Amino acid sequence: MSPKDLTAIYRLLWKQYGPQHWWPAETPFEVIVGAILTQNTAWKNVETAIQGLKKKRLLSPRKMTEVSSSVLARVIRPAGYFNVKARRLKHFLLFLRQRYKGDLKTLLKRSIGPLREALLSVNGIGPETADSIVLYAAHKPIFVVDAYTRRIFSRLGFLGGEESYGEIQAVFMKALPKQTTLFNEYHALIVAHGKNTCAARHPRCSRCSLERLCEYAEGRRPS
DNA sequence: GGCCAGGACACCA
DNA sequence: TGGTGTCATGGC
Repeated sequence: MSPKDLTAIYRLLWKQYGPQHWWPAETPFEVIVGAILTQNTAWKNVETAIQGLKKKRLLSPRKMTEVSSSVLARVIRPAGYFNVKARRLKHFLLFLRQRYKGDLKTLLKRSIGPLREALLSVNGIGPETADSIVLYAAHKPIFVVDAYTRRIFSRLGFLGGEESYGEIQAVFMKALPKQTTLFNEYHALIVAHGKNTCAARHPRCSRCSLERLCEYAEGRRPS
């Protein structure tokens, strides 16, 4: 994919869906919690879980550290995989306390490479979750790849569908200027498109709400 | 009733 | 290193 292709697709998505203003959260910590809770889970369910955490006043590193894993699991139950995710949140909190004295700002101030590596060292934080935190909590320019990215760009013919996370990320980051606001909106628009249309599920999205995206791909993708 | 959703990891060969 | 099983709720 050339810079021209990626820019053109971005413009089509922007025109269709408008600015997304991501991440839907009030604080960096809420971004991190949301990023872990949304693993393989519909965002709607995550919203319910986060509302529960707010209601119980557990949405801060200190409060969430103090509460037991079993209570935490009960509160985040609507997000699914609640035992696993409670454990993962606890892993992150332990990491934050041991390495950064519980200070989130110190962690998020680190430069992009070390920050990403540090996050990946936490059990339960993989590439997508780490990159979501880097981009949306630390506001540093990294491209987040998710299932929608892989599916949509595969359907359009720009990806084979078997590329690794890192390979797909490299494609986007080589072709696009490294701007936080651009990466923020691009990923959010991909998710908006994936959620809102049949593009993600149909081999050719001729019935989706953004036929021009397909038409563009028909003309541009390598044969 | 089955499929899927803004993944990650343990386990095994 | 790659493939497979596991984790689980809620909406359609």
